[in-house]
Amino acid sequence: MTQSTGGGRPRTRRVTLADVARRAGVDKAVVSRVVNDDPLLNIRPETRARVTAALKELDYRPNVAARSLRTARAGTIGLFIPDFANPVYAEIITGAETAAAERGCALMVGSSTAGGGGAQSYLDLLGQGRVDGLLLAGGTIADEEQATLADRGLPWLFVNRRGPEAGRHVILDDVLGARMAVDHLLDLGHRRIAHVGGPAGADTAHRRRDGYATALRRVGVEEDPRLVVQGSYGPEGGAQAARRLLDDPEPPTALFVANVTSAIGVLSALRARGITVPGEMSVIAVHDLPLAEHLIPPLTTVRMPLRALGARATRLLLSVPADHPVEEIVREPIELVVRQSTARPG
Amino acid sequence: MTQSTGGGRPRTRRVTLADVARRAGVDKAVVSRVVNDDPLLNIRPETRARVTAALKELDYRPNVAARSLRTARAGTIGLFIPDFANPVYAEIITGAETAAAERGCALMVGSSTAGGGGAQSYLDLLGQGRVDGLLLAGGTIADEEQATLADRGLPWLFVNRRGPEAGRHVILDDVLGARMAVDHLLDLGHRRIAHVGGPAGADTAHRRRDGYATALRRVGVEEDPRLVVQGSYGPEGGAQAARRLLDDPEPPTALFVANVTSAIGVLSALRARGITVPGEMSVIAVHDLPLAEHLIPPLTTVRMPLRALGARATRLLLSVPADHPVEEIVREPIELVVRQSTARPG
DNA sequence: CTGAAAGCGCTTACAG
DNA sequence: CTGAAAGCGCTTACAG
Repeated sequence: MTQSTGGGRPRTRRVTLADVARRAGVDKAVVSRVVNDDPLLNIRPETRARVTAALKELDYRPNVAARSLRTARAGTIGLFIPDFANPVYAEIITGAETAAAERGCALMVGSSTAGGGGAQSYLDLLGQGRVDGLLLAGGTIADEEQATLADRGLPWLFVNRRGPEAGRHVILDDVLGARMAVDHLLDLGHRRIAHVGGPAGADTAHRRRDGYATALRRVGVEEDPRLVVQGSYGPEGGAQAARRLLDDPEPPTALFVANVTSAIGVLSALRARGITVPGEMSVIAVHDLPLAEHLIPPLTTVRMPLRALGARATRLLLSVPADHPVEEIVREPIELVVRQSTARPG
Repeated sequence: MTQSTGGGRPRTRRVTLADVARRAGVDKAVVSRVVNDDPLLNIRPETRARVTAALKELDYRPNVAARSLRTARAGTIGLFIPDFANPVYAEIITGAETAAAERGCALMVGSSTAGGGGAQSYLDLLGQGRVDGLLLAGGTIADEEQATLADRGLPWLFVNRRGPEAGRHVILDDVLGARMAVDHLLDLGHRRIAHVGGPAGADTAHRRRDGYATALRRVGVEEDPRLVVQGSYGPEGGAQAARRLLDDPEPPTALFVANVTSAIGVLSALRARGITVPGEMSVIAVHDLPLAEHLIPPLTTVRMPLRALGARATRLLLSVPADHPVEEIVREPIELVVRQSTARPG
């Protein structure tokens, strides 16, 4: 039907199973089984050789639409992230891409904000059979949407956040990561340690704040509510939070920042106020990115296993039935990366 | 066939056109035409109402696999970027997502590096009919691969880079952007201006270097080859390049950096050497990101219309036949964003 | 104004 | 050991 493009140049017609079968002198069912490595196929070596040769000569590639229609599987999973500009998600994507490729699956990455569709768009993907499962990283999702997801009977998983209720998520040990950061400050001798937290709705922000509180409690330091300021996961929120903390009559000597992106703003705000780091203020943040080493001063961070998170989530999505609960904390090591933004209190 | 998931919970069977047709008491051909807004369809209002109602009641969603198989169109375009961690691409993605959604198209974003597949993976996408067209942003592609792309007769486009030969690309006016940056430094009175360039293979790096040379030539400043250093599009490459320039017996008074990410490293290297910005050295970079404002000092940049680039590329991909040449420079305004990293020479 | 039918390219039980 | 056939869910000329 479509022998040529609109532009006129003849398009090489798609090679189908039937073409290969004709060339190899077998039925297309045989070719299909060869292509899919059917273990039940008992084929004479010379026949297989003919098929393999024809496959190669014609450069056959299965039509995914036909295959999906027949098998009711798309061979694709979707990953939705709130923002492509946040490099933290880049690591998760990389992990997911690798794991999906291992399983012969394509990964479709989308952002929940852009594209106009918003929250509805990924539900559509599932409904249309475009993907076999959905990974939802960050962002927010209404209870109603979650119910719809469950109804469809297709697998989906929250990544790096817990859902409003049901247990289908895989997360990192943010409590531990936060504790490691605060412990580092405590070990250096700091006692008046403030927390530049994440945004109100974020599940990770909540858990990191928990870790902060736990670490202080363990050494008998009483938490001062004035020292906990809600920020955002961006530079601007970090800068605002830092300015607020500096206005305190009894300012802290160290800051535990919930996110490295936020720390960029924290450092710039401190600098604007003429406060030296780490001389007058120590700063540590969650997540290690390549740029952390090039901030001024080079930033001490806690490196979280983001890539492992993406990979693990993908594997669970592809292996655990849609109606089974999944509540996993990725246990890959969390690492303290000491650079030059932390020191003993002046 | 698949009435229940592996886990046992009954899955609500997919609603098909036949289901809707039965409920509305019409043929499925009619439903199909209603769903697709067939302008040739002449239908009695009450019939249409029945169909519309059935559609809604059953929450019908067309199966994309069946539709693709029938129409030989995937309704999806692919966008390949070299690295998800580079926020510059985030802007391009956002533009592409929006434009694709406008056309009722899904966007499949992938990275050419990860996933193991490498350069071959997007060729597979085309071959399998998974996408109707391909946007290739950055990265490198062999001549042979380009030939394969052309053979397939499917549309593809280089984004933000030109191909090895044939004219199928949409790019920004990097020459102008670079000239604007260097002109700003010249206007401030600088004459010994160095260039921290991009990586050797990058087409954008080449064009920005051209703009640098042109700007100098225009005011009669002779270019000193020692002041042009090849970097990378990352902090580390920027830091190395900056150190090299500082070792020059006759160091520059200003740096034009090919990329904002690279500039992060430049600023950190200058600081490590105790050189003040902008007091002893002015710094300006291409691309404006939110973090530019929070660098130390806040970085003067040239903002390029990256989002418009993504959108324009998507629209061209979907409208220009595969065998027509496309060579477009996006003409949206380029903007100089003056912050605190540039000043008159000390 | 609406319906019947063919067919897109696969996979998979089943027959021989 | 290999082939014939049915059918996944759509769309689209065509018939009436």
